[in-house]
Amino acid sequence: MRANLESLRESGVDPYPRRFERSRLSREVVDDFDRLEGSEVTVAGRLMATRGHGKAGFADLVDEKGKMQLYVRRDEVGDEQFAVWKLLDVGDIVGARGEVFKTRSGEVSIKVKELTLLAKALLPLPEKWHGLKDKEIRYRRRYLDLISNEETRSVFRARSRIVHIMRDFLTERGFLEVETPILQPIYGGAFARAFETHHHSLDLKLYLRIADELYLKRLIVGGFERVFEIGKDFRNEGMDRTHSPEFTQLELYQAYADYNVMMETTESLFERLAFELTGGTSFTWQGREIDVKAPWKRVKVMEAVADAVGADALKSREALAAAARAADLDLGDPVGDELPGFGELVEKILSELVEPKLMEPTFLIDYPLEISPLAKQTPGDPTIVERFEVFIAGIELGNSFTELNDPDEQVRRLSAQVDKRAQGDEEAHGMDDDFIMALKHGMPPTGGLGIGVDRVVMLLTDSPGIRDVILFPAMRPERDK
RNA sequence: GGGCCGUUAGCUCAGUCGGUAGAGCACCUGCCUUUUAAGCAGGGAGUCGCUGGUUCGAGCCCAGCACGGCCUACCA
Repeated sequence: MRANLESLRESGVDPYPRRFERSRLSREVVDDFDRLEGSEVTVAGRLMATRGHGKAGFADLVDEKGKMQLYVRRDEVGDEQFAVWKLLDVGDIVGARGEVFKTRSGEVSIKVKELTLLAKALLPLPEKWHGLKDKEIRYRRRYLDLISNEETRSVFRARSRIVHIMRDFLTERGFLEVETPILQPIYGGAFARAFETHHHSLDLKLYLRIADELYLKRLIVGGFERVFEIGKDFRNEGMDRTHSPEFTQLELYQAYADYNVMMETTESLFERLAFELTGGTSFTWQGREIDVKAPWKRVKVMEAVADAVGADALKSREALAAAARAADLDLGDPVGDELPGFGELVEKILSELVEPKLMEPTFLIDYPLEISPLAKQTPGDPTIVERFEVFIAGIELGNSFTELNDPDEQVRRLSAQVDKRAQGDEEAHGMDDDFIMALKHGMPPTGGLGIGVDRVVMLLTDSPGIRDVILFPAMRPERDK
């Protein structure tokens, strides 16, 4: 390939020329053959196969939308261009001008009159009919995966559509799309370890956001009554099939709404997504049929826990811990002989015994207050907050609450978090005085919702893992070489 | 963090009992003006992930390390 490059240069061919005007995409030529037959078109793309025939040859030219065949004859292009043709390799980017025709075997082709090398490839493509299978190479060198695997291309086309649909859906409902800081002096809105960085000129420690929440609520205070943001959050934690250190989240806030409205919004959004992608309300994920037709099941957290470990276990923290141990749950390495809190125990039981079984779209609702420092209490029980998480196929897709807008109560909640952090809980919230000040100016009653966009894409593209829907997933750098 | 598996040509993969490293695709040369997984004939191509050990001899056995995959654990 390198040798061909040198030969081309010696014969005066620029292997990396500039702009090329093409008149048609390959798919247009194929689809509009009846109209275009006999006319001259100009196409461009990557050579994916060549078949030489002495003084003629065929090549498959692939562009973004499809593939078509070039037919190069020496008596048609002349000796000089035919010599160039002979020096082309599979993988090269070329442009071709010529007449549209059908071969004897019926394939729409271009009888090339002029062939232009647009970029010489110096490395070979993956093998042509087994494709590229090695997952490491597929993730590290995604461009090869995209060249080789149509399924990969279609996943990322679907991802783009899904994000567009989310945007359309919310914009139609009067939501304003905004962008809030990724670099934050105080992080909050979720329980997670943050990535740290440093701003030189401000000489300031900053964190990459773990959630958008606290800034979006400031905008609700500011009078934007419906806002949303689609952007990356960063959590410095483990990676697995459903967790990536950077991931895309949709967060939306709606003034004068509550978590019930957010549930309806979630249902409508998924119905819309499923309809746009499949024409119906159901789709298959990893062999499992999933129907997102509303209304979805709503299950109270405490009832789900009672179902899992028995109602008696809810009587006390000790009883719940005993029940969790009886169910073989690892309660972690207790610092001293401190038991996890009641809320943490509920969380543990949910994630181990309840959530993995939630195959049908399900809202788990009404969480313990102590694990929900930003949500408003239920009217009937001050230990429970109006919050839900939504699950499909055992995967958590979203989190929502009726937002806490009482600044004094918010201070008490964050103070409890600060105490936890002081005791070594790196994931607890810090106090955010500026956010509290905003609440003191009055935030209307508000419903908020966060949705993990990558996980939604996983489900709707039948992808097994989050890395399959992220173009360049985080990987340890390759050593050597 | 733990377990299992993998790492051989650019790619997809074989490699038997420890005895000179293989195939197909890709690449190069020749023939071939309607082929399409084109064909025919020939050719080049390797730090067998790395380091060490056992052995007369290691791709193969042993140990350590690196990277990856799957599972598991942790993780709003």
